[in-house]
Amino acid sequence: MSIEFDNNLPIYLQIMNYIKRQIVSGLLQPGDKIPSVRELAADLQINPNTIQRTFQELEREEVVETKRGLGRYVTSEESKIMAIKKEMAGELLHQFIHGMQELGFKNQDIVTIVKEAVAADGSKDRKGAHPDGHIAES
Amino acid sequence: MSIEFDNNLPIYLQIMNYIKRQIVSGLLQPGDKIPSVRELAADLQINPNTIQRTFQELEREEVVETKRGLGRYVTSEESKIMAIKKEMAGELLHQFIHGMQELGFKNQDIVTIVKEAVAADGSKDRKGAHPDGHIAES
DNA sequence: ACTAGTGTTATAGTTAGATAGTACACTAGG
DNA sequence: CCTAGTGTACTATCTAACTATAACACTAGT
Repeated sequence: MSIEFDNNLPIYLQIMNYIKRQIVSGLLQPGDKIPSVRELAADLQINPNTIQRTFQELEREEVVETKRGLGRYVTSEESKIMAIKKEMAGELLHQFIHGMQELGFKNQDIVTIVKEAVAADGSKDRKGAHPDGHIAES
Repeated sequence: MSIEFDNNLPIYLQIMNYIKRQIVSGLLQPGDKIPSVRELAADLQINPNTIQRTFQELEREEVVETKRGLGRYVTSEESKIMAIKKEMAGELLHQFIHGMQELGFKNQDIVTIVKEAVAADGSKDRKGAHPDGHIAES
């Protein structure tokens, strides 16, 4: 497990998104145990306090549940997970479209650019694209 | 002129992107004078040192040129501007597509989602894309 | 020369994020 | 009871970003 960190964004936020992506994409299923504070800290070479903050925020967003002394687990409320997925996708979409418009691209240009990018990336469009086969579709 | 700042990203980077967007979209033309350090600082309610850092970075990227005692001006090398535009668009595109893939969307889904978003936003697709020459901030 | 407007530099202080290290509290299993 | 593994809490220190304030240097116009 490893993450490419962007120096311009707080680490704890990047790890939050990393975990959320794993949940939303199905790599982590509802009820699954997530790594412990110390384990993930050692894994990512990050201070345990930073991981602790990450998990506290995830708990605040009701993405994970804590059982003291036992560990943390992915929420079992799938509706919550779907909501998070929608929220993250909506955010990505908005940032992209709005950003492209600000650069001066017209909506038709944007569609064309996405089509071309996807066409040039065809290999990832085949079935069985994900090794674990756990991509929840909407 | 005003910007909604995102607390999770350094202000000087956000202002950099703001200026670059204005240049790339044509709101600021090659050779145009850009606001002075003090003027923009007062305008955005930001410390002049922060603006100075913003402009120094823009200069380092050869987006603006400095004439000491006179002010700063948008580079007159249009090829440089086109390069920046391509770079910024490429970054937006990559973040979007890669991000959506990480959320579990397949390439076809992504195209569909963009098409739908654009369709629901038709008013901005008409010709004469820059009505007043105003590019909204976010 | 003077002035206004510009870029430039410097010092000091504040805050958020991250680190290092330690200690305490809870739970399951032997 | 004891231990290993878990979450939690606290203090101290460091750094980047930002602020506040001041001073200096250059240029054009008068």
